[in-house]
Amino acid sequence: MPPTRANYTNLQAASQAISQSDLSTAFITSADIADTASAINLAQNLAGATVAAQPTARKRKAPAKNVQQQQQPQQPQQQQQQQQQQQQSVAQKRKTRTKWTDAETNDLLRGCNTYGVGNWKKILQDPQFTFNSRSAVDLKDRFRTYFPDEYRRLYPNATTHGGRRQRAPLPNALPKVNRKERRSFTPEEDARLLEGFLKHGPSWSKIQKDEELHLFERRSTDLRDRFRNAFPEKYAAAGFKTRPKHSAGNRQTRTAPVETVPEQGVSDIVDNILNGNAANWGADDDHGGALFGTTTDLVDPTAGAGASGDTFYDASSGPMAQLVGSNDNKIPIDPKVTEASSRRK
DNA sequence: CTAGGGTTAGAG
DNA sequence: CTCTAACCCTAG
Repeated sequence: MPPTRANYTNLQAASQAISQSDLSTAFITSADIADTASAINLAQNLAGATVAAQPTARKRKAPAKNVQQQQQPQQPQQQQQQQQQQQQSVAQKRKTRTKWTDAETNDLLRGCNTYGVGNWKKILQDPQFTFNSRSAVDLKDRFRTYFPDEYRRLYPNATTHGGRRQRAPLPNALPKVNRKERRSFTPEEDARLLEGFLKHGPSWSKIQKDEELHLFERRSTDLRDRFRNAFPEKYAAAGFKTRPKHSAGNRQTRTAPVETVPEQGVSDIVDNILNGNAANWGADDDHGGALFGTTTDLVDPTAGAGASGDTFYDASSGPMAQLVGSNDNKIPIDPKVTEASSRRK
């Protein structure tokens, strides 16, 4: 029974404590949820379960996580609480609303105690709990709207639904899953990130360590994520796969995936680059040269003359080098230099 | 270490 | 409920 996370064991303990108590079958109503919550927390404490998020060091182990879960196969509908609303002749666009039952809310609460608030997917998948074909987001929304106070406490950054009327009070604190707090990228960071890309190519770790760029507060993988989001076209031009619009109906094809970066900061950097500051990453040092035709081809603003997509060399060898963007931000794309040389940290 | 893709927070 | 940036997971 290898735990997946550092605190998984504790969570399991908590879960056991709960299931062993008479609470496992307790059916609470919106009127006494608070009491049940208290009891659950009590059960946890008695079991010595500490579920509080531990800022554990980034040191994951994690055994297999096969879960290729599809959205749970329909749970056998329980006849009770059939609350199904009459077929509204409203637009079939939206999924028909299904009212949350007390049983569901109860499970949601127990799930939060077991996995921590925020681990919606885990809660959803635990066969111990039953939900009426809800999604992880549904669980989150339910929690947010039903326990506004608790939600505000756990998510102080959230601004929506901030001043709603109170619903169910939660006297005891629920454990929250440990996840790094969201921090939006600033235009300055984006500019430096782009600069770093022009300088080092898609070597996120290098960019992250480059003191000049001051991006060490972000993890290399997060820098990659941001670049992928903020500069999708450049990312794609570099030969990487961009993210598909996850939503179902991709009916939002009207607005081009414009870069979410203020023209100001970035263009400055780009201009600077094009004016001679560009570093020939991938072609510098003692290796890259072989991959490119010539080093000078890399940042020659006049070469492609706006021919976005001009390939530099054969695409057979992975990501191809090409010029991207309009005439004001042509940049060289790294052919994923397979450097066998210095791999220093 | 990173590419690809899964998940969640926050906003609409 | 929808959307997606910012996180996370992890095979290779």
